Amino acid sequence: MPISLSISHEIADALRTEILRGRYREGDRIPSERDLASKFNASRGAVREGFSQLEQLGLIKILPGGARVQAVEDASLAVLGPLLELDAVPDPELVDQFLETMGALASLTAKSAVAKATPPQLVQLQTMVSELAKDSADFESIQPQWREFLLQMAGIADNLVVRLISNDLRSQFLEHMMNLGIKPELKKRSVAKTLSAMGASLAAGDSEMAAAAIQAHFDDIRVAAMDAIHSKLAVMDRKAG
Amino acid sequence: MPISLSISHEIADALRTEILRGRYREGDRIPSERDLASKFNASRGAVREGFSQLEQLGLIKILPGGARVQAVEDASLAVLGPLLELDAVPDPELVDQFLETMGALASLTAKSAVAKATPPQLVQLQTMVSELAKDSADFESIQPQWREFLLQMAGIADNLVVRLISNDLRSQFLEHMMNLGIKPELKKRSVAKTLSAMGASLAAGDSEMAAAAIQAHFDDIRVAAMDAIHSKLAVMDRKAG
DNA sequence: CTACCAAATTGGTCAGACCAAATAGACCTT
DNA sequence: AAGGTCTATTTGGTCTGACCAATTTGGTAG
Repeated sequence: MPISLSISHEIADALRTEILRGRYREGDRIPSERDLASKFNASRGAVREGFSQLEQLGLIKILPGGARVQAVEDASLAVLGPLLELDAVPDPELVDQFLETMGALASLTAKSAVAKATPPQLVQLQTMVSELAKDSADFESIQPQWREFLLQMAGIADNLVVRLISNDLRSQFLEHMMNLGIKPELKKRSVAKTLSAMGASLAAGDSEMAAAAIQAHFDDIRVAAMDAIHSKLAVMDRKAG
Repeated sequence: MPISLSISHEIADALRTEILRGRYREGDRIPSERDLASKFNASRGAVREGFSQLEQLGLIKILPGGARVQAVEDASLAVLGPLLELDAVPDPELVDQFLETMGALASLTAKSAVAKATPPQLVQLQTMVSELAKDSADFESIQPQWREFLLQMAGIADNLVVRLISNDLRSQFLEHMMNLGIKPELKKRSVAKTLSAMGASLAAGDSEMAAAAIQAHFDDIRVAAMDAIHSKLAVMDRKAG
């Protein structure tokens, strides 16, 4: 978290936020480089670099005559992070979609991992599951272990496409949620059930079962996250009202 | 396919290719802006804009003292396209991973779509399935209809996260495959089976079944695509040898 | 109202300059 | 010889001001 961004990044941030907030409509022309330069008390070069970033995000299309805004739906995945940070509390629906998607990818990862794992790798995964089952105290404290477990499976599955997607999603999303203090609380019984199923699938080398187990786990998280966000929203409403 | 890219884009392309080809290792410093400027017969500004793009891709990290190369695995999803275009024929494993991932997302989309669809929407989807089943002549000719069908479901599912991911994947991948003339040939029986299952799931409003049907469809595509690529590779080997 | 043409606007690029941070290398100390 | 320190160099970040080509705009003629 750099304290001082470069001017070009600042400009890009400001414009990005404006665009995502709907300040401009699709196809609209944003102010010229020269105008923005004077507005931000910067040089044209700095503005251009900012533009360059936004173009890479798929938020604008630069062409002679003016840079035009593109629809958020047609942008790059990298806009997700900024999109979530627009408001103090992220849009619940977006969070739900995120977790739904993350679940599908994690499920796929589990399936591939179990299918491709060597016997010793399977044993290692089983060990990790056991560890997780041991002190299933609260969700947050063993979060690192869960993460480790998922990473381990990702390493075995070795799917670059999923990894790249996860890079964007994770860095832009999970950390943001953590910062907000939104911590979903899972029911111990659900977690225990998931772990049990996961252990069984590992023992049997059943990739489909593993996929289902991880899927179920993320479904649990979705429900819990929705609870957490809505209560967060309720708290903020109370303060505001 | 623009005939003449701007210089800054050309520079970005050239550097991107070099990095993806492994010309530099992770952590390496790439030549300074001034050096590259003279090498490309361009101004520093142009090089900077190119750098800006690469930084957004997550391929380099710009900081005082020099720009350093980052690992491809930690880059943004947007590098997938360039990664595939490195060679005349894309890496089969990467293609497989791509389709595997795309299948998981499409499957999720189908599940959500069926779960969220209104009765008239379900009817419309069923109609589209019937149309697909009619002239299941060859895969390529009805490709647009399939695309339409998937888009329709995506519209109903209305998952922005999946959509953004698909934007990157589709634009960078499918068109590229098409250009290469790699067309997977599906067996009619498989397709018919998929469509039948899909129709049944729509009739019953069974989202899980729909998900499974789409999953199966993509698995078919994966197998066919692998055949297509390997035969393509064989042809090229013959020419080369 | 349309078609067309010229002026103003806009992005793309270049050159040269200054600053602050980081690096590298000479130098000194131990 | 090893380690630490200080300085000169390199590097990225930014600014100014300029020129070109393509687009947009607005007015004018039909």
